[in-house]
Amino acid sequence: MRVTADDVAARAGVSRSAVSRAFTKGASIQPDKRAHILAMADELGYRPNLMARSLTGGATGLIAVVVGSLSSPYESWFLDILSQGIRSRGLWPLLVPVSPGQEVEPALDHALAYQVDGAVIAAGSVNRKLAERSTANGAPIVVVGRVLDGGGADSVCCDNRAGMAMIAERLVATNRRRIAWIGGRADTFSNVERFDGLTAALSAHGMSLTEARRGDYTTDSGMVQALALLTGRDRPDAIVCGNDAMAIGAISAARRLGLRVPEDVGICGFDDIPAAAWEPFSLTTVANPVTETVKAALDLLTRRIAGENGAPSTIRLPPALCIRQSL
Amino acid sequence: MRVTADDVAARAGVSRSAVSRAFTKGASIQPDKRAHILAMADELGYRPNLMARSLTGGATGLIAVVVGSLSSPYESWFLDILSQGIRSRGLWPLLVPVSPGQEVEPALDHALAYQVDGAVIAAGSVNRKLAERSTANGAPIVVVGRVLDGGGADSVCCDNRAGMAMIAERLVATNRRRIAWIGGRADTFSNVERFDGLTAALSAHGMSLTEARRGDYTTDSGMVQALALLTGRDRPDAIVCGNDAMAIGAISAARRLGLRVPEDVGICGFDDIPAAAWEPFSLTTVANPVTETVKAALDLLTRRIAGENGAPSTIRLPPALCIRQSL
DNA sequence: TGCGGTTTTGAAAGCGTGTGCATTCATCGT
DNA sequence: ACGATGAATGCACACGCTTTCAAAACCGCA
Repeated sequence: MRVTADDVAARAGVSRSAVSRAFTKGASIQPDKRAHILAMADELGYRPNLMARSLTGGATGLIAVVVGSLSSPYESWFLDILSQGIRSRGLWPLLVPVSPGQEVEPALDHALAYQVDGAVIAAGSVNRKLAERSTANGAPIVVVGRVLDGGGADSVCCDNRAGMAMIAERLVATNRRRIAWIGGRADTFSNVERFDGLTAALSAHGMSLTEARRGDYTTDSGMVQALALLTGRDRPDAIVCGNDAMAIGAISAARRLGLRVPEDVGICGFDDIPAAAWEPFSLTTVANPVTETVKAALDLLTRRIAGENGAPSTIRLPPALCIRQSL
Repeated sequence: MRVTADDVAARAGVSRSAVSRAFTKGASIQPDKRAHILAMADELGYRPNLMARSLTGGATGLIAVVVGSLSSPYESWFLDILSQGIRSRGLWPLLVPVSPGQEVEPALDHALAYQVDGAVIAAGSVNRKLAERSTANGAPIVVVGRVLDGGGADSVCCDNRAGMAMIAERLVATNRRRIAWIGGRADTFSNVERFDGLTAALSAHGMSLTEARRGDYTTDSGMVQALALLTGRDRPDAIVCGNDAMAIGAISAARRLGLRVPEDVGICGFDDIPAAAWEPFSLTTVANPVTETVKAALDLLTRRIAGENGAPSTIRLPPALCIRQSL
C-alpha cells in the first residue's frame, strides 16, 4: 500500500540506490536518469520516508518549539514569527505546548525521542541539567525570553531593564508622582527583571513605587488588579504593567471607573503586541524586538546544529520605547 | 554517543528484545525484569528512538496541523485548543504554517513524508485530489471550518447560516434599517456562507443589505472599511462583520468618528474570540463552538486512524448568539 | 518424575532509506 | 590502440527498533 523506493526502482528499471541518489541533491547520477526516476516517482506518488532517512542521515529537520498557552496574544504572535522563521530555513516546527502548570522536562523528553535537531524553548522553566541532557542527546537548545542561570544553554532575551529605564524616563517626563506596578507571575524571569528594572530606574530619579500588585499576565487579571489600585486610597497617577495584555485590562478598568487615560492615570505595558496599537487602547509600551529575537535564536541554534561548540552565549536585544496615547 | 537499546541490553545483561518489550506496554515480560531494565535505561538516559520505532510500528503519533497566519486572534485561539486536544490524546502536533498566499499541497506533502498519522487542515484551500492522495498515503485528514465540495474528506464546521440567522433576528429586534456588511477574503468558504446566510435571513424578513464591502479578516481592514461606510452618504445603522477581528476594527472606526455604539450604529462580528469580551469592545457576536469543533474533528480523525473507513461525514455544529453591548 | 500447557526469552528477519566500496563504463591523453 | 582517469552504478551493510518464531523455562497436576 505504501509506495517505497523499491517500487520506484522496479518501475524505472534501476536499482534502489539510483532512486535514493535521484532524491539526494549533489549525488553522483546521470541527469537524464535522475529526471526519469523523478518522473516515475511522481507518477507513483512517491516521497522518501523522512523517518527512515533520518535513521541513517542523523538529521530529522525537526525543531521542537516549547511554548506556553497560545491564547496569550504575545505567545501566539511570537509563535507566528518563529514558525515562519523555522520553515524559511527548511526546518519544521514540532509544537510542544506546555500549560502553565506542567513541567517542561517530560514534554521535551518526548520531543527528543523524535530526534529533533534542536529546540527553541519559550515557555516553562528549564534548568541546567535539562539543557545538558538535551545537548548530550544531540539536540542543542536555545532559550528565549530569559537567561539560564548557570549558563547551560544559549539564550536570547530582550533587555528588560533597559526597557523599564525608558518607561521610567517617560514617567518622569510626564510628571507622574504616584506610580503603581502590576506584575506577572512571580516565578517568571521577565517579571523579576522588569520589576527590578523599574524600581532601579525609578530610584535613580529619587522615586519609588507607591504600590505593587500581581496578576498572571492575562488581560482579565490586569483588569482586576487595576480596579483594586484605582479604587483604593491614594490612587496612582500611573500604572506600569508587566506586559501589554495586563495593560489593556488596566485601561479597561480605568475607563469603567470613568477615569481619563492618560490625563487621570497613565498606563503602559511591555511587548508591543499587535493589539497594543488598536485604537481604543493606543497603548504606550516598550517594543519587544521579536523578529530580531527569533532571527538571533535561530542563527544560534543552526550554528550549534552545524557542530559549532563553545561556551553558551547570551544575546541581549535592545527594546525601544513606543509612545502612543496611554502615557 | 547516542545511547541505543543495545547499550541498555548490555548494561542489564539481557537481549535487545527484552529492552524493547520493557518499553512496550502489555508485552510479555517478567515484571521485575522490566523494572530492572527500565532502571538501567533511566540511568543511561535512554529513550526509544521514535523514528526507528515508527519504521516498523507504522504509527508515528504525529498529527499535521495546517494553519494560517497565527497572528490572527481566531487562528491562535483555535490552535491553542487544538494542540491541547491533540496532546491529551497522546499525539503530537506537527505545525504546518501556510501563509495566505502559499499552497497547502507542497506543505502537506512534506508533512506526509514525515509519516504523520493524520492531518487537521484549518487553513488554505484543499481539493478532493489532495484529500485522496493523503488518505491513500495512510494519513486521513479532517478539514475544519469548511466543507469540502465533492466530499473527499471528513469535515467539521460551524453552521454559519444559522449563526447569521440569529444575527438577523437581533438586527430586527433592535430595529435596524440600514444594514451594511464587511466581508472577509472573497475566496473563503466561511465568507461565502456567512454572506449568503445573512442576505437569506434578511430577505426572509423582507430586508436587504444597503451596502457590502470587503476586508481581509484583519482588524485594520475592518477599521478601513468601516470608516468608508460610516463617512459615506446614507450611513448604516448596523454593520455586520465577517469575523470578530474586523468588528473590533469597525468599533474603533465608529468611535473615532464620534459615533456611539450601539446607539448610532450597531456592530457585530462572528467567532466570539477572547478579545470580543474585552470591555472597550464588548462585542455582540456569534459564538463559534471551537471546543466542540476540535473534539469532533479529533474524534473523527482518530476513528479513521483506527481503521474505520466509510463515506466522509460532515459535521455541522450549532453556534450561539452572544449578546453584549455593541448591538 | 513426567507431561501438557503457559509464559519468557533470544535470535533473526524485517521496516525504508543512505552510503562506502568495488565494479563497470565511458572518456581522454599520448 | 591502450592504459589511466573519473563518473556512474549496484551490492550490501548500517541505522534503531518491533515482532515473529522457535526454543527454553516454568507451572500445576497426576
